[in-house]
Amino acid sequence: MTGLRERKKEATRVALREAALRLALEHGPANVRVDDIAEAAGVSPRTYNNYFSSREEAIVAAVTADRESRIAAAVTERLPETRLAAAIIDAIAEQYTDPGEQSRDALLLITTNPGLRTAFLDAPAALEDPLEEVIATRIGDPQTARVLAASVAAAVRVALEQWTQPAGNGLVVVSGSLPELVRRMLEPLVPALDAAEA
Amino acid sequence: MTGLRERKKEATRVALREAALRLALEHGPANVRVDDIAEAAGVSPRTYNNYFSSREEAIVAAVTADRESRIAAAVTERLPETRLAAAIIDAIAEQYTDPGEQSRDALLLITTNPGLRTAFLDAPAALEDPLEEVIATRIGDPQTARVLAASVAAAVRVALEQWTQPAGNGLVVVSGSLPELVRRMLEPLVPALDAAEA
DNA sequence: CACGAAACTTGCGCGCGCGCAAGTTTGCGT
DNA sequence: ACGCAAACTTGCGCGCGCGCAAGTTTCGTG
Repeated sequence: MTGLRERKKEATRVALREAALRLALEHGPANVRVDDIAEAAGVSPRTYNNYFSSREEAIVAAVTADRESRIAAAVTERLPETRLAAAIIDAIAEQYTDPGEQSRDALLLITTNPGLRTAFLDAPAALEDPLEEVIATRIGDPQTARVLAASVAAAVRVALEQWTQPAGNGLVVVSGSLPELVRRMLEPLVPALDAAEA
Repeated sequence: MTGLRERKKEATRVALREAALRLALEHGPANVRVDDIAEAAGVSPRTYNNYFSSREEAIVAAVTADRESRIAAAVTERLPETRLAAAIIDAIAEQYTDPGEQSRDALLLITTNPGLRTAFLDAPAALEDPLEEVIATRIGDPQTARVLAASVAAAVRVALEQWTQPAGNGLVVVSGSLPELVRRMLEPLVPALDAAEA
């Protein structure tokens, strides 16, 4: 049951992040103040900061939505019938499949602007808590669960880092699709996940 | 050979962080503005932000010094004759042994104040780059090295988190010395490090 | 030694993040 | 239906973070 309170709250959250993305695409990220976003969403600037703790956060939230919580749900879903490592890797890779379409130019915007890129790379940190919980249900020790969850989140961040970098240096370009990149970066952690599960 | 330039730079860096810590201990962290720190160190407030990117950073730097780079050095030192996992764990645990004495009250200050605590927990992120480099010399794939370095840094952060929390909840208290806690948190990653080395 | 490039410092100004206290809205029990 | 408590919004003010451009110091080179 969702009360009026929660519905309104979610509405302004959505309004804020969509306004943020639209304005950033129209005028460029540098030319958008939080006052503009707040005004476009019909709330006070102060309220903006009750929802998002930085100017960039709303913009990346528009493209990220609530991916982190969906990942946790996806892991829980496959857990009963799968090994821990496979469940985690598949679930994460799935949630990072290209939604393509409208978010293409948004992602270009993010990878271009340094501030947005940083906010984008910080997003997977939100994986830690839900992942810890779901890992803890599988293995005994909650402390081990915490470490593994943090490591998985870190690996995802590294994957996004690589994917974001246009290379440009003199070394090998990673390229490939994001889901495959995520899988490759999570691979080194498989032995640790297996060992914890045994 | 160290030029005058670098010596001066290091001098003001030290002056800033020591002033920051002293003032924070004297008046409480909330009652210290960066203007105060800058003035006490004899530089302009603007210069402060050329050295530290937040008000808290200087304070934790006073107690952390350059622990991260020393860790990297310590790992390199034992690498030839030891397995990767052991080298990393021993080196990190060593660098987190209690320097006791004067930094006792400083650490209490940090764990008390939420802002300082956050800055303190962010510190091990600086491990990633040097660790990646040293791991990459041991194993082939630089991407795997990156992931493992990030995971180790994450595990260290988790250890500091636990150590910082006064528990207070209803669950098991971790307690024990910090080096032992660090070892325990790094243990789950050993299989991953072993597998990468093989 | 002289001098030009490079590194570093500093004042200025703008926008952000957030604590606080007052006002407004929603929810819930009676 | 009423009213109170809890949740949420908002204006205000302070300090911070940082880009920019001008001034100052250090470094290498002829």
